[in-house]
Amino acid sequence: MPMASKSEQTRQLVADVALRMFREIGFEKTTMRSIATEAGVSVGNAYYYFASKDELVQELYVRVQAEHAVKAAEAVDGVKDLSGRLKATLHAGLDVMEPYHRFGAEFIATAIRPTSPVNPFSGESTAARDASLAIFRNIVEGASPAVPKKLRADLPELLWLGYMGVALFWVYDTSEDRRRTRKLIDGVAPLIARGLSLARIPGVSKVLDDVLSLSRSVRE
Amino acid sequence: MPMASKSEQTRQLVADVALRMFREIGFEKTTMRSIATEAGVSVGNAYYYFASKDELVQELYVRVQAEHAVKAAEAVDGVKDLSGRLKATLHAGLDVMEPYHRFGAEFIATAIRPTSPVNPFSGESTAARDASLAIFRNIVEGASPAVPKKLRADLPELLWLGYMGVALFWVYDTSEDRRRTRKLIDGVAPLIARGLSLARIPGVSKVLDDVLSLSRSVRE
DNA sequence: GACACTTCTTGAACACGTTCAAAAATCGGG
DNA sequence: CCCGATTTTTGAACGTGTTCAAGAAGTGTC
Repeated sequence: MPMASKSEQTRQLVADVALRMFREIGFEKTTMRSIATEAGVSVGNAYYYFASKDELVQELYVRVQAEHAVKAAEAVDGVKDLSGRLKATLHAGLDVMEPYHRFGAEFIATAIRPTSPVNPFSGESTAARDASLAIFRNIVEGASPAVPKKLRADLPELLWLGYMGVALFWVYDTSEDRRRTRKLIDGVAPLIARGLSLARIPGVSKVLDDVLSLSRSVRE
Repeated sequence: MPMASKSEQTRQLVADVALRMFREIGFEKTTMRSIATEAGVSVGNAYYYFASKDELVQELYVRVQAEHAVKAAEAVDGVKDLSGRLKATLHAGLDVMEPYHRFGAEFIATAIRPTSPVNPFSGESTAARDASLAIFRNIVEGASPAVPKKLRADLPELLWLGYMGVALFWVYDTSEDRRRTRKLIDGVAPLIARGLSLARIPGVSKVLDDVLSLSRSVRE
């Protein structure tokens, strides 16, 4: 098997050191100089592999997302109802992010900037976002009773958006063990499922149609 | 009448210069050094009045909010239905923020940090947030037909939260003249009004009760 | 007016993210 | 093995937000 090239080794070393320091002392306290020193390279060399400190956060984002995909697939296995599947997926997401919660607030400012590669809507994040979207598509497609047809296409993206909202809530959640976010998930998941079952009521159905058409027209 | 003290004059001068530069060249390009130079004071002096660059953004936030309160009160005058009142208020908000849209993305990263004074949930922003909440309370209380009783207490805060969401959307909106955000407002306002009128349907009412109790339990 | 005391102002200095010209190491072809 | 080209590595230097010891200006008291 091909040995990892020297170049790739250095790249991994820098990334590993950086992410460990992010976890242990936080984003802001982890300076590019300290990463370089800890990894035994020069500052300039770290910049040779990562154009900015933000790109190191991007690495973190990608790894967290990959782990979420695995954990969510496990947790959803065998669960049939939409509410349960959604709940399992969201809790799995929280589990994966947990080690970073202490410093989540520091990361969010980076992620929210539209110019940052870490921004979940940015081009650099397309791959990770698509993978994340796939998790929610899987939730919807595997659900039984099945999701109303007219919602099936849009729901995954809407749920993913909701997940971003939950993550934002989680960052601000100072309650012990993120109890409030857990409670939010447990409350909101069955509500969404029940809300969808109302779709058959004519009055509701009409409103829902408008919601959908608005959400479609707004996403360009 | 009492003349503004020399101290207060200097403070205002620094703030005025800073906000003008924010508008004209953006948040990041406006350096503390350039603010000081432009205002004819030393860097340290600017810091004597504003503990950080963020506190200058806080000043901006307060002024924008005050202007929104005035514009919204005008726009809502004579409008009776909830949808119209909500629409007018949200559009007024966009109008006030418009001069800063070019650089809105730079400000959002500052505002989102939970440790920042600018964060709308922070202690330093309590006054501005309460004033902003009052705008939405006024929308609800003045609406006719009246908002269902069980919603009247919670709706203003929920609408305000929605307004924060619209502002976030607006920051990311790259369409010409923020057309997509305008369209979002025009679509979402009547939907909320119509959705509320469904509250009388028993099945919907039960779901709504759960939404409300969840939203209450989650806000600590 | 002289003296203490507070408020205001200064600019050099610090640590940070980032850049870049130059040097060192590596590689490929002869 | 050697030489040119490419990739990798270095560390000094830049501009940034922020701090702080020192001094200047103002204010009240006798």
